[in-house]
Amino acid sequence: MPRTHESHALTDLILEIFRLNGHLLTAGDQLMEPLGLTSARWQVLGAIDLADRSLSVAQIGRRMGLARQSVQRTVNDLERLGFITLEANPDHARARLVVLTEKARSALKEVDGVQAAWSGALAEGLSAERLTEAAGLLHDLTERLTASGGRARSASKPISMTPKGN
Amino acid sequence: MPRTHESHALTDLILEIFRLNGHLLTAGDQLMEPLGLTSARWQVLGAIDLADRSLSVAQIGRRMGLARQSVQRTVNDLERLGFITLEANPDHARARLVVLTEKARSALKEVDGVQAAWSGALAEGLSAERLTEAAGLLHDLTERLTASGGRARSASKPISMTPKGN
DNA sequence: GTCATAATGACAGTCGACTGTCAATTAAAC
DNA sequence: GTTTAATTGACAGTCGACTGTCATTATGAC
Repeated sequence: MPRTHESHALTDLILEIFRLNGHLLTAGDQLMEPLGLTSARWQVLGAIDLADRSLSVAQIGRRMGLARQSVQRTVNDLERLGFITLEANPDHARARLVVLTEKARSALKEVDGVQAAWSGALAEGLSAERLTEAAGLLHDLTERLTASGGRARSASKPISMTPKGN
Repeated sequence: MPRTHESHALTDLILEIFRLNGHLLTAGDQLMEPLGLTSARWQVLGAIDLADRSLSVAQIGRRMGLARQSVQRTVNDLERLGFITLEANPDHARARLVVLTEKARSALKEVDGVQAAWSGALAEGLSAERLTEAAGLLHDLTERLTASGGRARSASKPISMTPKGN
């Protein structure tokens, strides 16, 4: 199988994705470090906030495309840090509900402002059209991968950005 | 700070990057699972192969943009699995050289063929121009992030693709 | 040549993802 | 109403990245 032009271009693109992904993760962590949050922790809080009600660990996992075991670990950390409490679930004796504390709500508000400023600065001077076109291409690639392939290790590795927007 | 159009478009793009990154990692791992390799292991072998000589653990780390401790861990695994041997380094009493075994060389050859077929199939029907344009945009974003920001968690998370090409 | 500094491997520990397994619980089938 | 299947939390273990620290070894300055 000879390498086509497209194949080469795709390989380059993939390398850029890996590189940028790493930098974005780092940037996200730095953005909320002062608040005592990490990307993973923030994602969990965001999922609950977005749902507008309390959720069980397994529900959060499904919404985020993660294994429930991964979420469990993060939830344990968040409870220890006072961002959430675990309350009785009338619908399920074992599956307690993860509830945001006031500390979590104010942290989320804080992050939202910081993230808006950050993404605005990073996007400055770039045309919305180019950004959208690139996003569309990546979306296509994801579809091709998931269509032919099997389940992914993680449905998404979304981190820092947009707890609500999406 | 009001959210601009660009800011929104960027946020969408970022989410696509996280998603696709996860899928690509999975695909890469699946691609070389039959050979007993993982993305991280393959990367280390690829770095040595590309250098065309034996390298110390720290040298590999620098070339891959990883902490030498991460490489050390992988190298230990690779030695246990018979993909590499650690040989005396005339230039440094402690820093032994990581040397590829025949097993590693044949595995690398195998992966190269499989990866070519895989990326060819994934790229089919996509224009090289679109791919290149997107790669350029991501490259710009990486530059903006690294210019203003500090060091990244990992200079690159390259995995599966192109041990040699690059 | 000696001495301070940098590089190196090794070790311990953190973080975030995963898989697999188990017992308890809920829900569904019959 | 029982029995079976699916869901759930908890626990143990793997993998890949990170940081920090230590003693050893090279290297450079003087």
